[in-house]
Amino acid sequence: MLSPLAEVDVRPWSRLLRAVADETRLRIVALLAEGELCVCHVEAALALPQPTVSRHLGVLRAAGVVDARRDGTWVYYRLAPQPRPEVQAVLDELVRGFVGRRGVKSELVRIKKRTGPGACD
Amino acid sequence: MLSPLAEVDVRPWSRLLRAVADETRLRIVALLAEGELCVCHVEAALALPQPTVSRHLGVLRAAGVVDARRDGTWVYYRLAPQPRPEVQAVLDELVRGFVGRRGVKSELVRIKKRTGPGACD
DNA sequence: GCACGACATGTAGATATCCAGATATCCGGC
DNA sequence: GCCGGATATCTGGATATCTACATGTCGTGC
Repeated sequence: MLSPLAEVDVRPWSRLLRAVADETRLRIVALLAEGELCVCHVEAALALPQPTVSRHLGVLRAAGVVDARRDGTWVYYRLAPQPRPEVQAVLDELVRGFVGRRGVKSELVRIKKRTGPGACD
Repeated sequence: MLSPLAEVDVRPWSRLLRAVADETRLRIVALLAEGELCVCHVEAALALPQPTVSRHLGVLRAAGVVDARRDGTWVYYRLAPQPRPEVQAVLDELVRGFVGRRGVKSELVRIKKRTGPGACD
């Protein structure tokens, strides 16, 4: 026996939680809770430079929190369904803490409108 | 309007998630899910030096994840009830991901036994 | 009041993370 | 094949985090 509690592998949980613990990435999760968005939408919503958004999305994707779908020039991101139900439950509760609070949905609609339907410029 | 999504304050969530995202602190949460423990128990369970354990417990306490109760020489820690139900729900689901998995409970009992009932030496 | 044990805190070094700017890749249209 | 827009990756520097060791504090018993 190397170390007590070795049989409970917390590393996957740590990876997941570290991925969503960042403030910017939490905002991204809150946005994607309303539906899929392409990078430029997130960029506009958060008012951050594109490489920064892309990097954060990359971290979330590496952690399995989001999925990416390519549509021509654009890449659409959405919350990824979790294979492990315990993980899904945690993310569900986390998202529930954001969704329904005033601001998120309307702000998203506004940004989508401002940037045009299905496009980014 | 300073920044979109400003009305959704993710900072408290970020603080909470950063606190529990660390592997060692996740292990501590898993331990405390079974009941309160004093520092020396956690120290023995995780096989880490005392200052390290104390520091991690301090981080968890600062984030409101755990409460501390002093009993003579010993300080007992336990998972803190969360005033905000959304936060409680997330932590509940997180803990549920650990509890019931083989090893945690029996390991805890073993450590408590080995260190004696109510004492640490 | 002194000594000892349990716990907390200060300090320093190694490591990881975040951000901004420049650059690279990938795709669609010509 | 070339160009332009959308996205990804590389680079550097600033900042935060983790750990270990030493030291400080608090409470108990003599």
